[in-house]
Order: sequence, then C-alpha cells, then structure tokens
Amino acid sequence: MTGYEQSLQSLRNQGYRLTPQRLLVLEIVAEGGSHMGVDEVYRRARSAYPYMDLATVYRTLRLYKQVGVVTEVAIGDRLHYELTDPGEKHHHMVCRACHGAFNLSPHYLEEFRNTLIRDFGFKPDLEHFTVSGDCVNCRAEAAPSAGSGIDSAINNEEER
Amino acid sequence: MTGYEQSLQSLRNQGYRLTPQRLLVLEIVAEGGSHMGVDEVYRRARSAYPYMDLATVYRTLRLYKQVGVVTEVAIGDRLHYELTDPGEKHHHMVCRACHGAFNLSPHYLEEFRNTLIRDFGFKPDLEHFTVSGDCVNCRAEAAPSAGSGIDSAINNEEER
DNA sequence: TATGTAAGCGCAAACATTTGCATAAACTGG
DNA sequence: CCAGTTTATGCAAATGTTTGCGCTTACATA
Repeated sequence: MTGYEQSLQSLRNQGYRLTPQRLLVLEIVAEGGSHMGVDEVYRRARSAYPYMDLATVYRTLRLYKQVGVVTEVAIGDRLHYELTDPGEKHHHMVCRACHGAFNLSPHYLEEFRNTLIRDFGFKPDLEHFTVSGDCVNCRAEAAPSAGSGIDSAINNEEER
Repeated sequence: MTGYEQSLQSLRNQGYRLTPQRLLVLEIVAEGGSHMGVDEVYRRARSAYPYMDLATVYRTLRLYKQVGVVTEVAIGDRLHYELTDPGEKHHHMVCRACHGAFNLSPHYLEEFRNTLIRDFGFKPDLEHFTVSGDCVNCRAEAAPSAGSGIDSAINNEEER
C-alpha cells in the first residue's frame, strides 16, 4: 500500500469524506515533490477542475496537516506543504536569506522535548517544527572571504 | 538609564527618527507589562492620539522587533509584543489550550543551537523563539483524573 | 532659526487566509 | 438503488496584516 493510499484510508477511517477536491489536492501535493505553496496547489487544481475554490484548497490543506498527511513549512512567511513521509519524518531548517529548506531529523529535537516535559510539565508540539536561520552557503557568502557559489533552489538537502 | 531610554538611544543611533507615534507605541508596550496584542496597542495609542493609524502600529512594532526593542510572541496565531528585557532575555512556551505564556530561559536552547551549527553549519535564529504545546494545567484537566487548579504563571489577557 | 531632504505618516487598496451561509454531494441504512 | 442526514463546497464577505503613494515632519546643516 502506497503512502497515498494509506492517507486515503486514514481519512476515511476518521470519518472524513473523500471528495474529488480532496483527492485532487492530495494528488497534487504528492506529485509536486518538494514543498509547494498554496497558490501553486490552487493553480494546478483549477487547471484540472475549474470550479476549485481557493478556500477549499486552504481548508483541505489544513485538514491534511491536522491528520498528518501533509507537513506544513513556513518558507519566507508563506505556507508551503509537502507530503508527510511516514517512514522518514523530518523537520525543517529554512534559510532566511536564500529560502532554501533543509531537512532535520527528529532526533535533534527529542532531547529538547524531554527537557521541557521534565522541567515544566510542558509538552511541546514539535510535529511541525521549523527553525529559521542562516544556512552554510549564505553564511559563507556573507563572510569577508570568497563566497562559495553553490546555488540554493528550494530543495531538500540530506540529513544526518 | 532605564531600558526605555536605552531603547530610544539605540533607535537614534541607528538613524531612525523619533516620532511621537514611535514614542507613544514604545511607552504603551513598556507600560503594558505583559504581552500585548496589536489591537490593544492600537486602541491605547488612538486614545492618546486619535490620528494614529493601524498601519503605523504594525510598522512600528515590526521595527522595534527588528532592532530588538520588543519581542514578538505568537499567541494563538495572533502576534503579541512585550518589551525586551535586556538583562533577562527569555523565550516563550505558549499553551495551545489556555493560551497561557510561560517563560523559557535561553539556556534551554543553547545546546540545540550549538548542535545545528556543528552538524550543519546552520545558524538558527532563535531570538524570537516560541514553542507551542500543552501546559501542565491543561494536560491535567484533559487527563481522566482530577485537574489541578493552578492558574497560568503569566497572564492571558483577553482581546476583542 | 531657517531650510532641504529623506524618512515616516495616514489613507486606501492589496494581500494572504479564514469564516458564515446556502447549496450540493458523500456516505449511511433501508 | 433511493432517500435522509450530515459534511464539504463555492461564493462572498470578514479578518489580520502589509504595501504604494502623496503629503508631512524630524532631523542635519547652515
């Protein structure tokens, strides 16, 4: 069973209806590959089904995020979405200079989570955690010495 | 020299102009005590100076955040601000159930920051870091057993 | 103190996102 | 396969926030 079919199953099980709009959005996000902006999803959806409404896209993505089918990533203050990979969950580091998104393995957050629970009884929601900051490349370019030159499309780098 | 005067000095030094609107907003945030919503700032500002514009409030708070005079906290998806206390910097844990805000000492993030720098060369911006999650009280209430009665450490003011 | 210039302001319109409501369609159970 | 219930959709309007633009004003200089 693919992750795609698993998602549908999971939705049905939770009592959500499988509408053509929802299937379409899921398909688009699944095929889109990397993080996709809301308006990109909307544009593609409408080209397949012209009555598609922007509100529906927002509602659907919100639902998918809530049930864990997609992961929300804030890139340069806009919301982007990608299919949640059930085997390889990860968080994101987003560079505020180049807007590149890098994956971060969850184990980096485990300790932090445990500390908050232990010291404060506060159970953090780190499911959709994203850190912003400056990535290696952009830090190198900003530095007085020569810049690296590696260009950063919005793409996934590997994690450790 | 108070933190307030220090802020003004710092603004002037960076070439920003000291307008009555800016002074007013600073004063309001400084006296407001805890995290204040944009709306609240606007209302108070306008009662002192009826021409005050909402856009100006937003712009001013954004500027203050940028230069570090105020700290932005997202509380239940609205933006709130408090004067940055230069001696006692702290981050926030915000409960998604009761919207209570709890302070978090920066040392909890130091290790996380260092790890990201070491492993990825990624320098995270944790200046305005806020974690959301479930606080002790709300977790207790949600649990099958009896709930505690402790009220949230900091205040949750109501808006609207 | 008077003056020039750029930064900041108020206003209105744009923007991204959410919501209320009436209609339409997905899922029961017969 | 049909009708009933209930959820989701489309549309429009509301929300919170940002932006473009012409006018005003703070500040540096004389």
